[in-house]
Amino acid sequence: MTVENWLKVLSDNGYRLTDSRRAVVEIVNDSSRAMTPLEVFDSARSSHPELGLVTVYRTLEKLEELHLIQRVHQPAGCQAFISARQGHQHMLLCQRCGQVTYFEGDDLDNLITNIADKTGYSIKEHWLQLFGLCAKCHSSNPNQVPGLFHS
Amino acid sequence: MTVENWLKVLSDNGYRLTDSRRAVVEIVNDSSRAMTPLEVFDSARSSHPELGLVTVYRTLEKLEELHLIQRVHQPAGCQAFISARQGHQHMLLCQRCGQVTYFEGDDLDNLITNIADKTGYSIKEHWLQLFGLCAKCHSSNPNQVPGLFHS
DNA sequence: TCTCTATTGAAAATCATTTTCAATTATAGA
DNA sequence: TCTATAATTGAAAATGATTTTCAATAGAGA
Ligand SMILES: [Mn+2]
Ligand SMILES: [Mn+2]
Ligand SMILES: [Zn+2]
Ligand SMILES: [Zn+2]
Repeated sequence: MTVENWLKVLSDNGYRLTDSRRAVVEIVNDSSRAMTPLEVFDSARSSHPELGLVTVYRTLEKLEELHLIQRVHQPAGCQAFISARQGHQHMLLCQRCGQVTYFEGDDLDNLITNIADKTGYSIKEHWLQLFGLCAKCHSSNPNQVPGLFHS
Repeated sequence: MTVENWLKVLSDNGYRLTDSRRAVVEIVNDSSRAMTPLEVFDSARSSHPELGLVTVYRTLEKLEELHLIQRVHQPAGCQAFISARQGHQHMLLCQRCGQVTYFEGDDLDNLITNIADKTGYSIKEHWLQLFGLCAKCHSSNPNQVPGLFHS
């Protein structure tokens, strides 16, 4: 989804298009890493110095509500957001550079049926996330201890 | 693991056994739901009224460090802790009552190999969590909208 | 252009968590 | 058992993140 798509969704849902929102949308839409509100703020201020952190929070809230972005849970914290994909998707996160790569084609049906049988639960949803090193980070220094995450 | 086991681990690691710690350990060890520091505090105070919330935070911190408990990530928040299992385990959470059930025997090797090939990532870890209704909650009212979680 | 109301950023408020600190207490050793 | 000592405690203060308040501003439809 492009910046223009996001702006159209905001507009179609009755939200006004302002410079502040455009600045936030441009940064978040473009990022392949999950960003915290403060990171978005710092980055967006280079093109829009009068932007307030409060507006970043408010814009991220709306983008999340419209399913344009989603919160990313990581060992080091769960405040960061990344551009969302449509439908059921999972992500793969680089423990060194933070790069997020979506993948599909997970086949958990057997696993889920088994667990449902064993436990008696009726299973409605699942979360699957993979962590590792992206090709670039892996080749640059495969043994370095990751710095982005604890534990 | 019993309360006594946990206390022994604390003691073996040079931590003193105090009434405050015992109160926290008893509550958390016994719970089959993930509990926030405030929930632990409220619950532990019935048997130990002079307990401070700070001590709950400090005790949970030590229990986590010793791998006796682990943080649980949920759509509604990521501040709750539950008794941990040894080794690689995953959990299944009831969206109505919060009950946590561990399961093993996930077979993600094929999936992970596929994704590694497709993406070029070197995959080190994974998170898998299932959400649904436990047998009890499902039979009592299978269609009710879950109240514990948002989104 | 004009009007109306959503949106803005600053400041204040709130909420969760951490730090500080002086008093207390668990525990190792005498 | 008694003592010395350092770990631990809870209250209060500090911090940090997020939310609310509010008066000024500015999109967007008429
Ligand atoms: Mn899936
Ligand atoms: Mn697994
Ligand atoms: Zn990387
Ligand atoms: Zn249940």
